[in-house]
Amino acid sequence: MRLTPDEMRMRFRERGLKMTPQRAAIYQALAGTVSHPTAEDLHRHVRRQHPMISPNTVYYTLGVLREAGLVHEVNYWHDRSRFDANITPHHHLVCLGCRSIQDLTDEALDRLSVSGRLKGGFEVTGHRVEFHGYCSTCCRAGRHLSRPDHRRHR
Amino acid sequence: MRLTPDEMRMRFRERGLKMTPQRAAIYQALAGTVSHPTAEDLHRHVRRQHPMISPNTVYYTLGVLREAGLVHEVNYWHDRSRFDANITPHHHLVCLGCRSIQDLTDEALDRLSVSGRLKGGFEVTGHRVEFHGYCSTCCRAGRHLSRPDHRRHR
DNA sequence: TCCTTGTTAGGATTGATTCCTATATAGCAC
DNA sequence: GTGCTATATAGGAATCAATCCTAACAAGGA
Ligand SMILES: [Mn+2]
Ligand SMILES: [Mn+2]
Ligand SMILES: [Zn+2]
Ligand SMILES: [Zn+2]
Repeated sequence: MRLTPDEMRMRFRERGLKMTPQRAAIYQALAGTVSHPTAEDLHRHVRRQHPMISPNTVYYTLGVLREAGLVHEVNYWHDRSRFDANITPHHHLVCLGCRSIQDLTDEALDRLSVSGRLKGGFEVTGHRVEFHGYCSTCCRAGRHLSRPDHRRHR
Repeated sequence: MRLTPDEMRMRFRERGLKMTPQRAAIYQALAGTVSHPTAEDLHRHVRRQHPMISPNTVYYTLGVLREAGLVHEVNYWHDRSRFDANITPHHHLVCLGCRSIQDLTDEALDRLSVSGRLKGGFEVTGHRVEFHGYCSTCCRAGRHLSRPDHRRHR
């Protein structure tokens, strides 16, 4: 969802982050989509308002936002990182056909835990469930009938 | 676990894969560990028996095994892919301290499903749960007390 | 308004992975 | 076993997302 300038200013301030036009644009762009874009996607989008912004600034800013806990990085595919401004607990539907990632909010999944102490001293701090399959678009295109394409896509 | 030559031969044959000493060594190495090694780890290991084996062969072979469904690729960290010869349904404990990945077998987690049709036509073919936290070694080292280090490690 | 410190742009660099290709060899048919 | 063909291997070159480096800049606090 779209953030007001004040809301954004507050989120940055309470984490001790400087506010700059580039940062605001990057964070706003990420908060305004549900598509889990790549750094390159964000650069392309933000460039419309800031034609001189460098890819480097996008990478650097995403790193800062990630370390501040304002964005999450998701790595379902090896080729490149994708980002998510939705930091509430949620899970993902990952399409094997088109590589899209959809949010899935499900209270029951949020409450999962490891059964017993079988985990041998591992201290759990969080978890995430990833469902793979085919999105409605790919189903319609018949891509769910063929074997998933495991080739790389650099 | 360790595979007999016959067992391995059979797994390759029934998927129409040629059997070569390099392939056998790579697959054996992967099947014989629970550590989810990288391609480079496997190359280093296999090189003891096949000093001339190239990294390229390891990458190529892992791709072939993956496409044949004999190994899985896991991408919890963006820096590099890690591989898994355990293709039975299971989940993972991912340590934020040392980046180790442990298997977690749990029947209840295997039975998860998406509640209702909220998923908007998404056809689920599988799922995996990833628990993050700190392994016993990292806990003892006190690494679970500091904030997780989100910096990259290229 | 001034200062300090973190940010930006852009160029160089890194490094895991992929591409290319000549040679070698597994698996199959005879 | 011999020969044939398709595929595998080695090694060198190339790719490209991401990081490093650095000089100029600009928030935000004093
Ligand atoms: Mn999400
Ligand atoms: Mn595993
Ligand atoms: Zn799709
Ligand atoms: Zn650990």
